[in-house]
Parts: sequence; structure tokens; C-alpha cells
Amino acid sequence: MADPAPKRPATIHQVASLAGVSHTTVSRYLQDKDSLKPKTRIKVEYAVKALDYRPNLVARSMRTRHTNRLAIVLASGAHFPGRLLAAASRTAHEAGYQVEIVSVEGGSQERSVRIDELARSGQVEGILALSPISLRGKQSNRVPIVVSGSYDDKLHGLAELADATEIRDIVEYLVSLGHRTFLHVAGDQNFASARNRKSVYLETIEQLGLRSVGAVDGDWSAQSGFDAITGLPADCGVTAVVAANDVVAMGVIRGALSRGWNVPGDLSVFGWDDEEIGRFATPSLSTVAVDREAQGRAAIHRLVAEIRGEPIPEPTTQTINHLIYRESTARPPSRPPAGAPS
Amino acid sequence: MADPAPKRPATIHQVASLAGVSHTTVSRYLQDKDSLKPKTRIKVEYAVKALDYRPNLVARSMRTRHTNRLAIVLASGAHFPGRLLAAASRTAHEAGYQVEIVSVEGGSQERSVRIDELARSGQVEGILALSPISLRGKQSNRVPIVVSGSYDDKLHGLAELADATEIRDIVEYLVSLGHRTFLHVAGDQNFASARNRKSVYLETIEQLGLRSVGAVDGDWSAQSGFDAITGLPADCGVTAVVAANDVVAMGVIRGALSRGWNVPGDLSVFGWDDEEIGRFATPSLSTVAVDREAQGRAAIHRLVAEIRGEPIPEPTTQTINHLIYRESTARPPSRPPAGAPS
DNA sequence: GAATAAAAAGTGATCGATCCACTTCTGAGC
DNA sequence: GCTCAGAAGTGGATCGATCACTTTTTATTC
Repeated sequence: MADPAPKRPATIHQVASLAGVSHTTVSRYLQDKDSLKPKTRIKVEYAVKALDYRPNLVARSMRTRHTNRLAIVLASGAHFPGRLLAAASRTAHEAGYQVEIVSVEGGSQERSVRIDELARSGQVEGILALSPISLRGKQSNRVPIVVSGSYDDKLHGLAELADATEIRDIVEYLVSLGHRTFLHVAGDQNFASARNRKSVYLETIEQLGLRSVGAVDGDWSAQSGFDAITGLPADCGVTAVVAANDVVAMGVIRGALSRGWNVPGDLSVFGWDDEEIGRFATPSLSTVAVDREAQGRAAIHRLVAEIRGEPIPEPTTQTINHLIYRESTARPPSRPPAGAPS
Repeated sequence: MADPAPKRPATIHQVASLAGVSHTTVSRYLQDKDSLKPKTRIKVEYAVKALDYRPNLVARSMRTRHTNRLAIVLASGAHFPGRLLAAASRTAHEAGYQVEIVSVEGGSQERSVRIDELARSGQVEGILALSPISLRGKQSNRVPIVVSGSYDDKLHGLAELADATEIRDIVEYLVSLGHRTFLHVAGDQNFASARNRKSVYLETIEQLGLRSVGAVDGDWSAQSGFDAITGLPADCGVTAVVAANDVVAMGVIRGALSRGWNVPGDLSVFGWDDEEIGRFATPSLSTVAVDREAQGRAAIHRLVAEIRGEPIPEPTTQTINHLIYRESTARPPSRPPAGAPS
């Protein structure tokens, strides 16, 4: 079982002596293969291969004071943004960074503590927070931190409403179907994206002169959608719901059904995220296809720019999301709206 | 913007000189605070606080030859097992390990290459693979690798069928409702859990003398469930489907509906995973509640045991999953089964 | 109070890479 | 043959911890 000879991996010195060069030359080879004479390079290359040498990254980190690692922090309970992570991970890799994904339990309090600790640990050179955090306290010895979806004060306007502008498109679409009375079941207001969507919703309602029976704060859960609908007064007259995401939308639909409201006959429901399951649900969900990959890439680019002290790239103003219309939305009932006194 | 004085974090030597002791004493303090005389300890404690000292983990790793880091590898496309990861992450943390989550793109080929690289990089002390990999090649300089759901050859029997035994319970339940003709839509057969479930399904069908119209290999997607159902001959007589997971089950239900088969009136469908959305779908999904936390913990315990050369803990034979019965399962139609010639 | 053991603290080496400040070698061009 | 630039070597120092030893201090015993 146990290795009799726990043979240590080769070091740069062993490579050097096998290749008949100095360790400095091997080091040079590792940094830039072209700075060596072809003849020397071949000797070193051979030795590296023969010994299956791979530089000890710990030792390198120690000397260079670079870990080349980033951390992505997310809340353990929340939905795991797989596609975004994959894209972020790949982008970071291309930029020469390893990615450590830290899933932190507890509230935003504990999360902030953990992030702070991480930021000062010297283990990572930058942090991307996908969950909301409250950052205060001294900034000394801290690495750059990018909080997804939130932007610097300088970057208000379009960017401020990142990942939310399509809410307006949704409402306008529903208006075009004939809807006039709306409900918004929002996501966890600790998340920038949830706040953004809510404020765009409220703005749009205001600007288009529509009626909103409420913007209920939820927690991204199906249960919150269910509760929001079942908690409505019977005569509120709502005919369209803008849900924070697809899961919430499923809860809304189930809640409507439990009240005897037909979807989309009596109530139209719009989701967000284009999750696979929504396409196969009954009714299938109208939703927003989100370019999670682009979001992940953008976040990492931003973080890497901050780390390197380069100018921070403007967030793309170009919309990267688009609406998908399926069975959960339709014209409102021509008879008095669902639940209205007959 | 740029820090004018990029003040380096304090080192153990600075702490030592401030406390008026040797660096070794500070080091001892870090390992075991009780090995110091109270008077000395207080001096060191004060200095640590005053300098906001935190040990440089890179330097420590270099000396101890321990990184105290584990990697969890998963396929980037697949569903992100959030709860399992959270539990695994926490368990690892308790055992003194940091967790790096590596999401690898590409097929099992590329994944294996990446894992092999990781295993030899010296960056991590152990790897937990949640996605299937094919491990061959030389084992030298490799850290322990645990592949979730698969067990050593020694551990056949109960453990071999880990995370699958409930399939038998499902079939028995459906039999008790009156079902006799079954279909299984399996998950990606590269996954041990998918293989296990399929083989338990086939065994159970055999042993109970039931009829199976097939065990279709899928890929965990809703589409695969949809295709499996819509591809059936009209007169197959199936009345119950055991799906690989909830997402597949949703696809199955939608596929049945598209053929005019009512669920659960004509067809019962059982899922797996107890995803939140399944409780709010219409019909709500009968499913298996999986203790993902326990799975995550177990996997990490196993990995840590291997790293430390301790005896590998027996996988719990106790079942950690349980069945949840909802609307998607019911008695089979008393009239000729769905799709049978009338 | 001296002998002795045990506990506490100090000394200097070490881990494996990069960086530094030179020096030496090599080969091309005139 | 001489110069000069680029390649390669020399011989450390350095990063910040831990560790194997050694030395000093403290406690215990007779």
C-alpha cells in the first residue's frame, strides 16, 4: 500500500545537473524558452522530460510573491451558477490564474468575515464575490474584490442596471398582449441583480402608467413565489407576474393553480434564467435567456484588470440577454380579471 | 490609486522581535499555544495582534510540504451539485483543508488529463472527482483520488450499489399501486450512479417478474426524457417510468403530455433528487430525497482518510435517502394502458 | 542547596524556486 | 585578430515559515 520510496519530485537543480547546465539556465528556460540557444534548450528540454520535472509552484510563489490564484466566493445555499462559473474559470485560466471556489455558509455577515480573511490571507490575488457582501473596515493589505452585478459609483446609468434592463422589455411585451395590472416577485434584495430588477420594474410601471399590485421581496425560492400569489387579495385584478427567476415563476404558477387561476388563461407569468426545466414544465415558461458565460468572462476580466492595475474595462452596454416566449404568457382574460368580484 | 507604500505583511521575525522572543517561539505559539509559558504567550499574543500578523501560508507550505488543499473536480456542463459541494467544503474545512473546485470542460478524456496534471502538480493533496473519469497510466507521484459513487473492487455488495438501492423501493411502490410494465430512462452511463441505478432497475424487474419496455440511456437532460417517451411505440403498454432524476422526469412528463398521455392518469413518473422545482411543478414530482450533505461528507472523509493513510471508512450501509410521494404517481389506468389499441 | 529531569526558548539549516551582479564563453562582423 | 553583443555560468541571497538540535530556565527531589 504505502509507497516504499516516497520519491520526491525532481527539483530545478537535478534538471540542471542532468542537462549539464546551471540551475539559472533552467530557470531562464522556464520563463522564456526562446532566450536559450537551441542547442541548450534541447538539452534542458530533454532533462525536464526525463525527470518528469514540474516546477514547484509553492516555491515559485514564495519567491515571486505571486500565487496566481483567484477566489470566487458564493453563498452555499443559493443556486449554483454553473455556466457562469465554468466561463469564469476558463477565462481566469487563460489569464494565467487558477481559480478557487469558496462556498461560504451563513449570512452575509459571516460571508464578509470569511472574504475579508481570504483577502488578507495572501492565498489569492483577487476575489470575485457572486453573493452579496457588506465590505467595510480597513482596506489595508487587501486584494481587489469584485462583487458581481454591482458597479462602482462612477459607472451608473446603463451599467448600474446590469442584468435587469430586460425587465422593461418583459413589461412592454406583456402590455402589448393587453396586460395592465402587474405583480413583481423579487429576489433576495441583498443581491444587486435582484435590486436592479426590482427598481427597473417599478420605474417601468411608473413610466408606462401601469398598475402594480406590489413588488414582493422574496428569496429566489419557489416557495416565495407561491406565497406571494396565495397571499394576494382575491380582487386585486392582477393578470401578469414578473418573477425574479424561473424557480420563483414555478412557485407562482403553482400558487395560482391552487387558487383556481389558470396559467396563462387568467394569469401570465414571466421567468428569468431559461433553465432547462422551464422548457419542459407545463405550462412551459416564458423567460429570459441569460448569457451567463459572458457575465462570467466580464467579471473575471474586470478582476484581472484591477489586479494588474490596468484600466477597468467598461461593462458592455450591449444587451447580452434575450426574451423567450413560451406558454406561460398570453393575452389577459377578456372577462373580468381573475379573482375580481363577478 | 496605487499604494504609495506597498507595506508588506508582517513576518514571524517581526513578531518575534516585537515580543522579545525568538522566531521559533512564535512558531511554537502558532502550532500550540499551550506549549508556552503564560507570560511568554501573552507577549507573543500581543505582538501578533499589534502587527495584525497572519502566517504566510505559502512559506509554511514550502517548509512542511503540505498544501492542505483538496480539489473537487466536476464537469462544467453538468448540473452543479451545490448542496453536496457545500457539505464537502465544510467537512474539508473542519479537517483542516482548503477546497479548490475545478470545473473542467470537455469530455472525460480531457478531464482525465486535467486531473492527472492536477494530481501531479503538487498543488493539492487529494482529489475528489464528481464526474466520471478514466484513470489509467502511471500512478507515481500521484495524490489520492476519490471518484464519487464508485468504490474499490473490494467493496462490492451494498456499497457497489450506493445511491441506487432506492430504485428497488420505487419499483416496489409502483407495483403496489398496480403497475406491471415499466420504463427506465437512465442517466449518463459514464456516471457510476447512473450505472448503479440502471442495474438495480434491471435486477428488480427481473426478480419481481415484471415487464420492462426498456432502459434507455440518457444524459441527465430533460430532452433525453422527452425523447425516450416520444420514441416509444404506441402499443408498448408502459404505465410507469423510473427517471434518472427530476429533470429527466420533467422531460418524460412533457413528452407524455405531447402524446396525449395524462400524468399520472395514464402514466406514473418517478424522479430522483427532490429538487425544489419538482414540488411546485404540475403535476408535482414523486421523487427521492437525497442526502447530498451526507454524500459530500462521506466523500471527503474517504479522501482525507486516504491522504492520511488511515483505514478507509466503510461506506454507510444505512440508507440515507427516502422516497417522497407526490402527484406524478398514481394507480395505473384500469382501462387498457395508454396508447394501447382500443 | 546541589543534582537532576523536564520544560521552555534559542540557533541555524532547510524547503525549491527566482533574482542579482557579475564574469566568462561564443560566434558574427569587420 | 579584435570588438561587441548575446548567451550561459557563478555563487550566493532571498522569500517566511518549520524543524532538528542545543542551550537555558524552571521545577522537583533528597
